[in-house]
Amino acid sequence: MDRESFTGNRRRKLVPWLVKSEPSVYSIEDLRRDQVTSWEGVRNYQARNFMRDMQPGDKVLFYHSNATPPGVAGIAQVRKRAYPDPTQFDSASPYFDAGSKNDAPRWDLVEVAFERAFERAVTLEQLRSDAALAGLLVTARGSRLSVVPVSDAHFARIVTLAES
DNA sequence: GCCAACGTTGGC
DNA sequence: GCCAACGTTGGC
Repeated sequence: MDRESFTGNRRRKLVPWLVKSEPSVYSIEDLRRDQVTSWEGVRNYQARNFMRDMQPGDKVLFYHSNATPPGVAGIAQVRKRAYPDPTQFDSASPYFDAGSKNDAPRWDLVEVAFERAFERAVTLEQLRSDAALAGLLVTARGSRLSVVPVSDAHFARIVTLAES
């Protein structure tokens, strides 16, 4: 991340992101219905660290994984900065983490708001084959991170593909 | 359902 | 710190 874009803990410039969700668990249409949701259940340190760098107003590409076809289904926006994910302390939750202590929470979530659903998703196949999207983290070999940053140019290109 | 490519855990 | 075993992700 660009250090000069930070002022203390606050970034001046907005940064685009991409988050993954299985639509059978939570889809862009679920977010349209809810308008705002807590992005709970992230249990990977690298993804968590990216979430901690999100700031309200940042655009978020909403990617449907394990979908047919997989792809970017729409856009959300960060509404609230990262704070401890309560599901880590809930023994009834699938996201429960017995190793996380109340006085030192391991996992955070952010709140995201619905912005728009694409009429046609930008498929993984499109993401891979488009020359302008070379270097996109989502299509990198072995990439499994559920939260990744996206460059401004890649973000704009994906929106263009969605509208073409 | 399969399985490659990861990340995490825990014994040593 | 190493690394084998195990669990998870996610495309197919």
